[in-house]
Amino acid sequence: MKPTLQAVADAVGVSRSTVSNAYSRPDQLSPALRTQILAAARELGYAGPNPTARSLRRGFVGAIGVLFTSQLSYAFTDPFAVRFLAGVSRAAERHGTSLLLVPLPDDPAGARQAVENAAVDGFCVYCAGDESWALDVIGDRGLPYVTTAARIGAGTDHRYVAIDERAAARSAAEHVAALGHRRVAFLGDGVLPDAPSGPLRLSTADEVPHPTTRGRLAGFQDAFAAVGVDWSAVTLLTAAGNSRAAGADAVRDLLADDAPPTAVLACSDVLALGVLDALAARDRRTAERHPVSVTGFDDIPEAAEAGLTTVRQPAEEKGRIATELLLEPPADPAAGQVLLDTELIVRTSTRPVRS
Amino acid sequence: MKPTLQAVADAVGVSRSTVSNAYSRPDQLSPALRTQILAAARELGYAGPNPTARSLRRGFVGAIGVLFTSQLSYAFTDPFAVRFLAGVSRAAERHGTSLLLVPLPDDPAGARQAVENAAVDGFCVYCAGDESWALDVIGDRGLPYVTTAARIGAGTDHRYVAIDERAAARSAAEHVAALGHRRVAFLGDGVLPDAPSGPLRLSTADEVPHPTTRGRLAGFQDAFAAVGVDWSAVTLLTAAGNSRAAGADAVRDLLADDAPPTAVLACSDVLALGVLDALAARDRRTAERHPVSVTGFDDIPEAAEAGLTTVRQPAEEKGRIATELLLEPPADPAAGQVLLDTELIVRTSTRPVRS
DNA sequence: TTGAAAGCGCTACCAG
DNA sequence: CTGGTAGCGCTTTCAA
Repeated sequence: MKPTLQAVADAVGVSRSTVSNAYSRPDQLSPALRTQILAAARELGYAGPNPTARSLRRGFVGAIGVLFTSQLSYAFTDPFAVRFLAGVSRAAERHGTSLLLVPLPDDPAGARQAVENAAVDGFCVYCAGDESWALDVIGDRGLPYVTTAARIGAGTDHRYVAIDERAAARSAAEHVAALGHRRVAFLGDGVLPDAPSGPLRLSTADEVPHPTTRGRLAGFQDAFAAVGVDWSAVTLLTAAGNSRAAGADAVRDLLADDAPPTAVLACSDVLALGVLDALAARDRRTAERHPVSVTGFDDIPEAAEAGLTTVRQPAEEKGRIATELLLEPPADPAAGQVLLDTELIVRTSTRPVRS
Repeated sequence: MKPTLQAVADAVGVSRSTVSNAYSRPDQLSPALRTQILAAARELGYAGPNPTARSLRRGFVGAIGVLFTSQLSYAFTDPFAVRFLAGVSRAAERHGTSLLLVPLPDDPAGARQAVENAAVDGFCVYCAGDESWALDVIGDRGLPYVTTAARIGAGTDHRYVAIDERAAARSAAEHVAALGHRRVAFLGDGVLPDAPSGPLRLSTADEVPHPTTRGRLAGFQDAFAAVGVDWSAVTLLTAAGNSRAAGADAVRDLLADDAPPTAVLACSDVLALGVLDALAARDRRTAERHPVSVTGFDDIPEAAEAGLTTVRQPAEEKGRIATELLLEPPADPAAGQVLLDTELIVRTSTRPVRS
């Protein structure tokens, strides 16, 4: 139906190679012939070589896959993920590479297939949970990949761009501890896979499966342990998702206590903003009696407006560097393992504890 | 190097077809054989059929292209575009379809090529300027597409999901006019392609090339013409981009006038927020002497916090419906032309003009 | 239930 | 500068 390269060749009376050259290697034929071929193509309604056939032949696609372990549509809901994507797309557009966003079905077999079937030259994996299965599939396919977290047990050639989660979290916790807070709560998303929203008991941060959350909780713990606050004395909260509403839900009951914590340290800004929402929803008397300091993580744009004290990590740069690492692998493997700086941004959501 | 389906077939001692069936049509061979084949594949490090080869053979890719006429990385900067993408991805993930985000180079020939080379089954075109060239290319390729604006001159089978830009804009302008405002300014992004940021003269809205902006300006004009304000009496402003900063830049000089407009109607929330920024940056005396009402367009999340009066259009639904229209074309062509409702959201940024 | 044959549409090599 | 040849890796009738 649709004309093929062959049809154009026949129409002009040349061979397929020549038509192919007209498109892909203009220097391989006379300008006149090329013009003639292109004209015939337009005539026939031939819109250029079939991309799939070309990719098969060339063994190269011109697209990289972007993998979010969570729901794809969720990625567009999370400001941090969106800024990460902005960075990815900036690097991609500089390289003329397309981005294939691959939605992963909930069932593991389907998710595996989705990764197997993606026609791409490599993957940029946004780590948001357990993605090791995906990395295995990608490895089996012989494709390169870059992640946003160091993969434990991976070789020195594993490329990633990450932050020191633990140290970053510690910086926030030290700030809060220095303000005198001792009765505190840590809030993370999905701290344990199936735990319901709210308080949770854990004997150590090591039990947390999600590496990012684990690192951050451990960092919080480090700082408070250093000032004599035992792990058993902190309230550990888990939210049912990384959203403002989930953050608010997770702390609501705790805030109604007679002696609520004087500070809540959250594993993301989105959760922290939810805590602020819950705080703002209290009646005036309770609010005055029990001021609560809050810290977040990421420093998304909304954090500034809300006056949220948080740990800034460069979202867009993370995406951009990850993509560059994928598209132009550094000769030196060490240069493929990037640790980005973080910075504690102190705003108004943290205040000295009332003595 | 990488094992192929053939290698697996050889290893097991069956034909390629059988291995193929093991992956694509499990019901076509005995479970025992299938298990054996899959085991051999794992053994050899075969990660399943090559997606590109499969696509070529099947004539189907399993991905749709998403086209932004502007910079791809810009799309992640615009809250409205992000929410649109969220809707697109929601529909795509329900269909198990991937999303190919295609960056378009600045030069027309390169952009054309990018569209020609995208390995997809169809396109979802986010209209943000002049995309007719892209629609032509897509049409030549014989691929289906959906746009976010009615294409003038297209047949009745052209699928789109849009809003009535003019009527929507009129609703905002009528509200402002009803508040008594008569000395007003209209602010759009790139009203004329090469005009510098700031005031601009135009004899009619019809001269604006960008259809969305044209429609909105015409709507503003409709409402004010109805209350006796002539087009020549309104200040027309153009911004150098759809960003907060560009919006602020565009109005800054005008606000320093002795008799600035009492209201600014912007073509997007982002621009309107920039106007609010510029307004907030004035000294107290000027601000008190010259209050300025502002309206936006889209109702992005930030608009609510800023108290911006705006016209709401359902961003996510727009993306979702567009994608569904592409993925499951309605039998009735009329059902493929969707006009979404808009709603005027009155907040605090518009007040009666001081008499 | 299995296998042989016939391409999908294109590009790269190499000889002319 | 041009054209023939030989696949890229897979799926799909169709016949056995």
